[in-house]
Amino acid sequence: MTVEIANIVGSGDLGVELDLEALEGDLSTPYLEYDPSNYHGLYVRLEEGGPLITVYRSGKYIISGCPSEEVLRKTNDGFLRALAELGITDEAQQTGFTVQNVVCTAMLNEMVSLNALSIGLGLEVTEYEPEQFPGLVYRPEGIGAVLLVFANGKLVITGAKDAETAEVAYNHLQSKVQELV
DNA sequence: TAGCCGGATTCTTATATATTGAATCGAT
DNA sequence: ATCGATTCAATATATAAGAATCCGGCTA
Repeated sequence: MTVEIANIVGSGDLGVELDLEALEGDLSTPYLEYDPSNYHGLYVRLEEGGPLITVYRSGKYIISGCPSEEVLRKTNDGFLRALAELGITDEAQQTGFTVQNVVCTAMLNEMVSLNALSIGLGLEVTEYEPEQFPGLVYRPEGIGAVLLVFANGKLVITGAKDAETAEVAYNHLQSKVQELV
């Protein structure tokens, strides 16, 4: 697998209004952070260094920092179980949990200069200002993802709704680069 | 003036440059 | 002990997405 997942973000809705202050006191995990003067969301981690769950008063929440879809699913299950144990939500409360963003890293087989690449891909779909940021930003049309290309051939693919889309974006760029070599 | 709309806020993660700040080092 | 110097660590730069609340600015 040449395209590796670095981070996955997902969101869901508990369908219940929450008292974040009370929730902070009730949750058994010690990895909590709630400071309304700094940010209105309650930060929850089920384990140290694990994925971050940002919970809002509305009952909606975000999970970020997952290295795989498996971890994302487990984190969501664990969070829902913890809330069910507190009697805040029903056992089988469905949240319509959705993956919102998949961030991946990859490496190109061939390399071309970023200047040549920006022209080859099209100036309308690329942004390359090395004095502002060392990577070239590529927004391919028709593919729901954005790619960052670096001079050494390393890539960051972000904005994809799933791993398959990131894979498609990678293959697309790889073939484009192949044409330019 | 009220209300609405848009932008920044917070966080995560990989990536790579420049710059800043801090910290330690040899030397005085 | 203190001063230039060197080295390292950290931050900003840019990308995406979700969430809600803040702010400013604009219009009615």
